[in-house]
Amino acid sequence: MPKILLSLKYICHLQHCFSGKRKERLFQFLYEMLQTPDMRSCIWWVQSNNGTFQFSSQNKEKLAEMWGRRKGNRKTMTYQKMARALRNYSRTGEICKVKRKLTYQFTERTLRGLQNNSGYFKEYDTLYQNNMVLLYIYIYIYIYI
DNA sequence: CGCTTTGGGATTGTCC
DNA sequence: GGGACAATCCCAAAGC
Repeated sequence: MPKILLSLKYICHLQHCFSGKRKERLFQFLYEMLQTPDMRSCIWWVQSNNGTFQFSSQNKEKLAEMWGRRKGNRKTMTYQKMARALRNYSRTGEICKVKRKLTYQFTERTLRGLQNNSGYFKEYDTLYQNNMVLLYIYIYIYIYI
């Protein structure tokens, strides 16, 4: 029954991608830190409604180190390297730089995605569930028919 | 001038 | 093993 095997592989892929095991992205980490009161000495909203935020000149390195530890990096993360990743985001459209010093802005699209749920890929959850149903139907057919 | 901030090419790591 | 992608490393320029 190759169709069942195909479905299994597809389901595993979906599960890996969308049900919590996906690797955390930098902009997700930053958004999480922005919701954390303890981090207000490192990073804060300039205007939370349009997604602009700012790093502390004093404590930005602390935040960067936390990011590096979260990723399990061998070398310690620095703000300079973290900011390079933010500059990559302006190419791909997740975050862009604003003129003000040490401040950036989440894209409208990114902000919407982050606000919908803490896992960012909510729209895929129903897709995942639908395909689980499909898988169960396949299994039922395979076993009982 | 010296330090901080910003910019970008090159490379690495991870996932299929 | 190789291609796609995000992140990391490193150096240089701009700003103040």
